[in-house]
Amino acid sequence: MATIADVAKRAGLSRATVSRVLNNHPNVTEDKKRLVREAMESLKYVPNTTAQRLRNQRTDTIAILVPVLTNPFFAYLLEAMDMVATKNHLQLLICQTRYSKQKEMDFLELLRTKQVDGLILTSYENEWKKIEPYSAFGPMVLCNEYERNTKVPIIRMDQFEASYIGTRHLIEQGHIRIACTCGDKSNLAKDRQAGYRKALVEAGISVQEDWIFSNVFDIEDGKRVLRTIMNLKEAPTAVFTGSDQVAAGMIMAAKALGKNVPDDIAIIGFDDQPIARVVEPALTTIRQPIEELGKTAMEVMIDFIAFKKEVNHQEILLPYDLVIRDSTMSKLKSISI
Amino acid sequence: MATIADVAKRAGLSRATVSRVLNNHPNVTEDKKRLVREAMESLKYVPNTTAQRLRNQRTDTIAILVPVLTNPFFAYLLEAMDMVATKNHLQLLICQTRYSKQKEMDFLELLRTKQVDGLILTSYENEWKKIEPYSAFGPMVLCNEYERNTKVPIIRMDQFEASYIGTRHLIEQGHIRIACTCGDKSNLAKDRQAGYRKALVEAGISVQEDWIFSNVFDIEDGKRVLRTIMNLKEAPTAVFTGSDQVAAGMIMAAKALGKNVPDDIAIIGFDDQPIARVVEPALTTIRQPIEELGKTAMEVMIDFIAFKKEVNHQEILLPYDLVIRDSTMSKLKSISI
DNA sequence: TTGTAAGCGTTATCAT
DNA sequence: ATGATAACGCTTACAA
Repeated sequence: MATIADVAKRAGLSRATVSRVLNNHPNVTEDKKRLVREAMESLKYVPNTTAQRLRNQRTDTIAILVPVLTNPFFAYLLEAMDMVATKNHLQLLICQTRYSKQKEMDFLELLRTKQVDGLILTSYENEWKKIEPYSAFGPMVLCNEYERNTKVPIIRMDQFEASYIGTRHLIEQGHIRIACTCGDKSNLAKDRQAGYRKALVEAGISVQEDWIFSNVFDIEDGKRVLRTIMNLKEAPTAVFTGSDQVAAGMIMAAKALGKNVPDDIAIIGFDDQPIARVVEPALTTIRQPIEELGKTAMEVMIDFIAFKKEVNHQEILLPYDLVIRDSTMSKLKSISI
Repeated sequence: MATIADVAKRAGLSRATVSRVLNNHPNVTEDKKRLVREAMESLKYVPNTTAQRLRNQRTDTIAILVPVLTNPFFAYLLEAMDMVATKNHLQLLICQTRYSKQKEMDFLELLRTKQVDGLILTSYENEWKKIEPYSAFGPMVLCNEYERNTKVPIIRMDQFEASYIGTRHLIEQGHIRIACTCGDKSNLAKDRQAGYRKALVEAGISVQEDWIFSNVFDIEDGKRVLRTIMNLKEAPTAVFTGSDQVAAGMIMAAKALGKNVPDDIAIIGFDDQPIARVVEPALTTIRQPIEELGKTAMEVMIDFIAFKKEVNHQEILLPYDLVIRDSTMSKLKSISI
């Protein structure tokens, strides 16, 4: 590979001058610029990024922590981030924590040891007080996942309000026996549960604690919980899930039991993933602005590293959307209207 | 950040010695090793990877070209590659071509300009003769996609045989009017089509050229093609698709038309993605060994870059699996048996 | 066994 | 406006 020295020699100039045209510095005559450009051309010169990084003390790399790549929600989020990053000559280092606290801590070390220029968390496993200190070592952004009382900027959707609206939709369909599968300890899950509770309380419905399920994430979990629910004496007639995957699994299990969705059990998903339109009946769900979430988070990150913008706390709330389909709309009822 | 010089000073030794213990060189006394380790510990020293890369003339980065991250097939493939890469201290640079020839060429440049140590293609848009020359610039591996007459190693599934088996399954269910949606120009698609043709010919069924559809990739495409098919006079009674996404779309469209799957139209998918078990009826499909594919491709790559193994051509064929579910098995028939 | 010193390819500082 | 030169942090001949 040709180096800057080769170009300099060919152009009859110094490495410094070549470097100047490379970086669009002022104070280079058009004449020399042309000379340099020609030399680069003929040598097919491409700057060595590793050398640039060493010299500039940058890595041009942003670490993105996700639980798994194969969860469509995170795949779409990554895709959106990637588009902005690529446009800004930044590489993405995709870090799959696989829900492991240890792996998460290892990846956070990337920031302390300056192996990346910044780090975006889309979800986290450890306690926040173990994570936050790392924000002192470099730019850190929280995207999707939520945390109160932190200086770290947050780009997220209002899970509380979205869940409230989703649950209220169920209530409006006449349901009063409503289960939920968002009983986890993450702030995101807590917000969802709070929204669910608010809708119930507001409607004068008392909350049944044993109808709030935890650790329900994928299709299999959804199947399992639905079977549990249907076995309850005086079973719920509706479920507010935290994921389209879970909701899809529930629909499958309900059918296997010969139950009708939504007449025997109404189900509402979350995310509006492609699967929501594939299952039968199609899922009523809460659309998350995934592209906007990823795009905005990366833009905030770039503001930090490129323009050294102050890391003054900011929280950007992006809008949700209630998408009404068939899994909550009884045909019996719509006929009777 | 502490540098190797800081460690050396603290340990009262030279940078060379520190470097030696860092790289597990022999000929360092246990005494000095301990000294160095203690110094590293107390300074929380971490080697600067950028400097190592510059000095070693390596990037420790492998580029993986995929069409899009959000296609589950590629997400699973990437995940498998990532596991092997991480274990070997290699970074993955995920390059989304978004089906653009230009982007693909740009990403190939990464190999020529030594910005990555190797490159894995999982699919490609340009003609092979435009791509192959890049294999002279560094290790290149083909995974999933197929090419005859090349020195580039290939890790793939036998699409021809798998498609033959899949189509034969349809024939065994009594179908003789079978459409297919694998009319594309990639070698992978050509192989699938060839397998489809072989099964038909072998059964004495003549191939209807206008029942072979091209450019059918996602759920929407599947819906569209199914509607086209059902409008044909003397419509096909079965479809061999090239993707679970397409097959799922077809099922949705068939239902919307009031058609029964598999009785009015039998459908077979490809890949065995999660969606195959979610649609109703569940998809009969051909399981691809995605994890094995990704894992093996990365291992072959590592053999090249770590052990400088000869790039003598090799083709590794991984086994497929016909997974029989409901979208091809008529209940009428099984009762009559 | 350990140390010295050159060099990987850039860029920025300081002269000129 | 241009050039010489010293870093950036590491590894590896070569010397001792």
